[in-house]
Amino acid sequence: HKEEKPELDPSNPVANWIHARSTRKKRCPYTKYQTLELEKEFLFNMYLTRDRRYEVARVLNLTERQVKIWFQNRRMKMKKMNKEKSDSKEQ
Amino acid sequence: VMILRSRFLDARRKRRNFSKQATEVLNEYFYSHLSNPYPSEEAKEELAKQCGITVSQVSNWFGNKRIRYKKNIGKFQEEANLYAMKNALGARQ
DNA sequence: AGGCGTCGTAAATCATAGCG
DNA sequence: TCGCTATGATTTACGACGCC
Repeated sequence: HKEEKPELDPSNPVANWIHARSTRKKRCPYTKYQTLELEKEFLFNMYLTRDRRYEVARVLNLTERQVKIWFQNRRMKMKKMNKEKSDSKEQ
Repeated sequence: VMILRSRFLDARRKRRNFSKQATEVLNEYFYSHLSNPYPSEEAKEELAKQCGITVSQVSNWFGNKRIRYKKNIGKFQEEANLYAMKNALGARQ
């Protein structure tokens, strides 16, 4: 399955790799305050309602899309941490 | 046993670079699949086992390797030739 | 169709191990 | 010991696909 952008170039090995589109927003690290508030909200509930998302985005000066994606990533992080914990426990 | 366990559970144990042998295994896979260096979940598990690291670490290694290779192919040319040669010699027997 | 879910990844960035 | 760079891990941002 393909992901973002298979380049069509002959002969160079990287050509068929996955490449991010040039329109992708550059990663912008969040401030300590933003991260702390997002973590607090996540502790309150791992899934956002539409109203909470709007409110969190407004207060932290992020877009609703950024907040939505932050929660998606945070859930994946939690899943990974749980997996590592259970993996290390067995045997 | 408890010690091995605490090694993993223990938060923030110091990062260690992977062993030379582990890096060797990962590089062999990378350069012999250079046109599509995306190991399947099963391949990652096998590599993890051979290297004595976790599947997540294998994923991290490939993610870092792909982006760093792509960013500066020239810098890796020597390494690429080395593994290409190693692969050719190994394939003949 | 539309929106939010997970999964796997790109790319940038962080932290520091390890070497000259 | 000091700086620097290489390396492993983490953080944003999406594409692909799934399920209502």
